[in-house]
Amino acid sequence: MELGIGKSSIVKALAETCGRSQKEIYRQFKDLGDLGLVAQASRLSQSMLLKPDALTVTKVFNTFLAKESGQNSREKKKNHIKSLLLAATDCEPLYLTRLLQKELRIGASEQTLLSALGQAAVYSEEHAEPPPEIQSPSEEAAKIVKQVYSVLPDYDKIVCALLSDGVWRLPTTCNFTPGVPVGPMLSNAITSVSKTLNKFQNVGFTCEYKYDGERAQIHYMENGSIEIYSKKAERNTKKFPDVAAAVARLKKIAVSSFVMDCEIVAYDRAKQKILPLQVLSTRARKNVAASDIKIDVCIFAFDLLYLNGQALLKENLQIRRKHLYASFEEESGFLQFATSITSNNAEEIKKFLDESVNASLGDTLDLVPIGAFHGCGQRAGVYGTFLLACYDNDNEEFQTICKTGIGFSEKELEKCSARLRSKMIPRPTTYYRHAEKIKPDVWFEATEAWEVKASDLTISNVYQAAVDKVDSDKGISLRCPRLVRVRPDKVPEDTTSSEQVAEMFKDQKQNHPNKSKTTNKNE
DNA sequence: GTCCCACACCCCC
DNA sequence: ATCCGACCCATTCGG
DNA sequence: CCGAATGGGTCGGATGGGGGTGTGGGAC
Repeated sequence: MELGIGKSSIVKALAETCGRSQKEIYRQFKDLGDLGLVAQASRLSQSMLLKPDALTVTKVFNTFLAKESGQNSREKKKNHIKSLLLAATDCEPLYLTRLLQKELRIGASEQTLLSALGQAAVYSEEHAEPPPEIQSPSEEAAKIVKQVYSVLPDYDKIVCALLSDGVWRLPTTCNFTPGVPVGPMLSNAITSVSKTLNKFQNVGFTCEYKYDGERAQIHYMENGSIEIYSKKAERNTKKFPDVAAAVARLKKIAVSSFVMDCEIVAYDRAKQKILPLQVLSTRARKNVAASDIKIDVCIFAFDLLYLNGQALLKENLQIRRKHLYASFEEESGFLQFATSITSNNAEEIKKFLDESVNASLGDTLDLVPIGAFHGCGQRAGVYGTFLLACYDNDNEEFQTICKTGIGFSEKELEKCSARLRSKMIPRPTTYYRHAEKIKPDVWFEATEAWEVKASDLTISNVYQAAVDKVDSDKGISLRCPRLVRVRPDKVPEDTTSSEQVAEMFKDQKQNHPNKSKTTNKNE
């Protein structure tokens, strides 16, 4: 469930609970890099004459579960938080605050919990000895629980099954269930194309386009009902009535139930052209009526996990694909199979790769750090994020383009932080063009150049790069910007210009509305 | 009293 | 989304 | 032959742009 509580709500509650201003709380937060530590430092209940009852797990849990919505709901939620904070002692304010933010920062998270669950089940095993061939029961049990959880992500069911029948029978007692989303298979990025091709020399492997849309898992049950889940298992059924209609129409007659893995992509059916993710994301999300849909989508199907009452999860991809192809009719702009090849020829594979990325594996720009934000958690004490800009020759100004905080080793981050700290200026210069919305904690003189890689350029409401060159009042920003290296050989005026940024944006294939469909059919 | 906008939150990548 | 660092484990290297 | 080095995989926790939705406050 969504708590609807974020940083601001917690800051408000904290401020009121300990009689400090929000400004003070924020100042301390920048210092400590963790609202939990701020709560801890506030020693909330020390001065209270009459302490509220000690907190119990049940009390905290029930308070979290109190669903508030509508008028005054924020006020009510804030009061819930205040009452918990007031009753908290010792380390409780720290972990309460972190729980509310869903980030415990204890170096253990879901995968560790699953391991622990499996190991605990071994130690309290009443049901059966581990099978004799098992070398390390606790490691094996951890594996089993993780595996089972990926197929049936439901703690209620798993814990009950562990208690009643033990961990060794878990794969039998907890099974894939139509209607319950399966953990998605995820891709891993490679670091070098040539290295990877070498690794697979003379080994047959399969390649497939990765489409830029939204992952979806479509469950079609025997009774004809449909559920659509996102990558993180959110129920998106009511967001995609058109997708539900398409699969129901395009499944073959013999198909009575299935689970399909696919990418939903915005699509212009008249031009038979894939549209950028930014277009897809403007679709309404809740209780969408088919008649209100303005952005059409095409389903790019790439896997089939369940068919006619049979799980295919343990079959290999070749077989799952065979079933996929045999179970659906393709219809351009509605449902298509992801473009793929299977080959053991490096040349062929390379060609397929080149076609798929159309020679744009990511853009690299040289940009100028002009501001920074204090880091959080492990990054407390250094800057966590830098505000970057590009130079515009027409207006002789630096225009903000994005923030970045990744790609640095810890050492590099410390060095950059120290170097730029000495270039701090009290306020932005007159030749920095930036939106009020983005206010870095500190500003810097424009003194150096950083090479930054991005996976895409986007139209932005908050960044100013190349404003007026592509859109009259919107600038350009970057998707997934990360530092590649500092460029000591370059000066700020010698970096990627806003003209070049505009060109890069226009060069992105999908931004050409009138390109022929032949050019685009393999996107 | 109504309408609109900013902001916070959450989710997508 | 991308990336880094810590950690674990299996394999390879080098004395 | 054995310990050290290396490499791959997993996990957690840093960090990015951007859009829809709901709430609350300000404008009218």
